[in-house]
Amino acid sequence: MATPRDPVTFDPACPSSAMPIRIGDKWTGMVVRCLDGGPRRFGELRQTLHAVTPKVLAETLRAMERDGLVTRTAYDENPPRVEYELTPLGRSLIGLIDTARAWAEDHLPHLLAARQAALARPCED
Amino acid sequence: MATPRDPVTFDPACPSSAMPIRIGDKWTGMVVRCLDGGPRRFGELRQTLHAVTPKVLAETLRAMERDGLVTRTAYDENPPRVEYELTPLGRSLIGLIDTARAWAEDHLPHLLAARQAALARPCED
DNA sequence: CCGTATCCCTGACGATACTG
DNA sequence: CAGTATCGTCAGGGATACGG
Repeated sequence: MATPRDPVTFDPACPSSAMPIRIGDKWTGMVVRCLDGGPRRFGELRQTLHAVTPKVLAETLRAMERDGLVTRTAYDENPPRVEYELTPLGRSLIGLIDTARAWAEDHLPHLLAARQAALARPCED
Repeated sequence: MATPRDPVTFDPACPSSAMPIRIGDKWTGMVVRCLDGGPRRFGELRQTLHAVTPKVLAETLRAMERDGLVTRTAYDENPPRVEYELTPLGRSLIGLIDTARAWAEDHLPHLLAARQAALARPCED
């Protein structure tokens, strides 16, 4: 799991996908964490969330804008430049995400082990 | 949103469905909260979660059992009796759920208002 | 009472290609 | 650069009915 301000990109194959907690849709939580460090451009978000297609990222951002979690600012330049930034409401999710991350660090390995054990033991002798 | 030990049934139409946080699948969080008060039978869970079909509840419980969140105990009686109980791992989610509930009380109305405003203003003058 | 079996529908998600 | 358009897939979830 990448940490908030890591230059490291988010890995969609990371075990956090097994998290029993979801913030909004699949990418919402990661977008919040990307934007925690300040405003970001569409392309920057895409690079950080390297597995997300532009369509899905656009959908995610539009939904977040609708819910008042981010603001979208388009600068009338050429080439075009658009920046997304967390609103106070969006920032209010950070604490919750941190709590979820703390839970994951403490308990996710336990859950994963239980799941693995269940897979290895579908037919007990 | 019903409180954990309310005799009140969970209302699937309650605004918590708009929560940007999900614990596992749709019903997992509610099951955890139902079981917080102690072991419950399949039928008791169904009554509390009055909108869930037996198929979906069974799926949810099997997934939770696989992940080590609940234990299933079948008593060899007639009529049959089966009880579900939280494991320590399952109980560890309660704190996270409470945190999410606290976020909801503080911020969900805000989010809902933003969403409503966005609906009312798709075409600004 | 405690589930399972079927069927179906919708919405999330992704691949690919194209545009202002 | 910042998206949109189109198409397809797949799993979650529900209705209904039946079984041990």
